[in-house]
Amino acid sequence: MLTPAMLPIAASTVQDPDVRSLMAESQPGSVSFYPANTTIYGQGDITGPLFLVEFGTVRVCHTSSDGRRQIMSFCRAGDVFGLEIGDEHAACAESVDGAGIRALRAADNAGFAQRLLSLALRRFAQIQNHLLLLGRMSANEKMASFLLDLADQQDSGDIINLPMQRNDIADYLGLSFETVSRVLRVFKDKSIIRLQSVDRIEVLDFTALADACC
Amino acid sequence: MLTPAMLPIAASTVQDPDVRSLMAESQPGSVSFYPANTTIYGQGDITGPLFLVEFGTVRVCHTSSDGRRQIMSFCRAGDVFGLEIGDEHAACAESVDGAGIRALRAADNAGFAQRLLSLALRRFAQIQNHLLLLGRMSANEKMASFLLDLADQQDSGDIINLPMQRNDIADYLGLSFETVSRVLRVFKDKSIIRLQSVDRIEVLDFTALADACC
DNA sequence: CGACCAATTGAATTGATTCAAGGTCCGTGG
DNA sequence: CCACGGACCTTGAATCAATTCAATTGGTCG
Repeated sequence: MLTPAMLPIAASTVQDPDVRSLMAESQPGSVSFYPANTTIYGQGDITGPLFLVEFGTVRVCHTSSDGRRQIMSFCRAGDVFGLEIGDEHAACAESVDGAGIRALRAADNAGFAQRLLSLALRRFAQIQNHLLLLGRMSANEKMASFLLDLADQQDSGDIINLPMQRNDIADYLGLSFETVSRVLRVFKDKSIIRLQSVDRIEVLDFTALADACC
Repeated sequence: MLTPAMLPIAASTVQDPDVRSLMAESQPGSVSFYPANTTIYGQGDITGPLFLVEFGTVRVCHTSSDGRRQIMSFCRAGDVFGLEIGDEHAACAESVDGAGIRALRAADNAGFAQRLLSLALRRFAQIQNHLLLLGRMSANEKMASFLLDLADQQDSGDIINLPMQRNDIADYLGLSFETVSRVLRVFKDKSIIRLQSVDRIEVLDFTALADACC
């Protein structure tokens, strides 16, 4: 496993106004590169700075004592993670693919809390949907919902990239990885999607996907 | 269904420092009483003030278009709810039993955001555990975890009060209400708990409960 | 090419749900 | 005071969705 290499400071591509002003007030460090499956911080680690994803994907997950894992969220370029209460991280963060991460030192001024609150509330809304997904959806619905989310985020037409592997998807959706595979097959058989490759899906029928969603 | 009746302003019993200072800065209204199963705000309603539970229990839930319901949290005395992003509530809030609720007008000063952030982050940690519960636990584990939570909150020795009915528990844990009933029976048969009445449980063996938990 | 890891697929199993039938509790009205 | 109705809870039996276990295929890297 490689050590994260420091990359020179580059102009960030982040668009979100909340995040931009967060950066403006937090003396952002340079971007460090985390190769696939490297830990950014671990469960139980001392709480540190915030992190901003510049490129790549990060998974934030919580593992129970007996090894069961629940992925709370996948963070993509522009997402901020690492904000937690208390002095220990309750979750861990790992790069999924190669990811470029910038650390943001928390400032102590008033506007900063406002900005953080705004971000926290946004995450909140996402998490609430995730609760509904985990608690009340079937495997097919979970998967459809996940794919639509990705398609929406990536905004690359009919093509969805899956930077994470089946196991990660499973732990995100509360399924087994075999089930993830099977559901994809079902969608394929119904001509809703086409598996261009393991990590690349073409959506043939968004309507059907939305119907399968709930 | 009764209209909420206004009760005279009474000294709040809230302990939490964050909440107390929140109150100090937000001209709290008087306590209104919401009889069992009355709506405090509905899904899609315009976002309004924050709410503080003075007594009783409130459920915050999200219902999907086809009627499936996921209860996000039960709020008890001292809990604040109603904080959401955007101008529409994504969730609804209803009293479970009779509940006394105080509205808190959000102030625009700096400290306020700080306090809200602190509360939001706390909820965050809870929700993360709930994600793990919904996504990765068996029915028995969910129930054990729920009971331990209640016992911990209520701090009334071996006795746990269940202000909510089976259906609510089910929608909180992502189960069917029949399963809730059955799991309680399993615990009873194992002499882990005793059902003093429908809404009153005596814990006979905390260790076994903790073991069943995960 | 072989080794290794990920993904797929099949078969058997199981945990939880659904459907259906009582049972309990409580308030209301005769 | 007791009978009745309704809401909630419990329990059983059948079903089903998803998991587990196992075998195979596919892709990647040295």
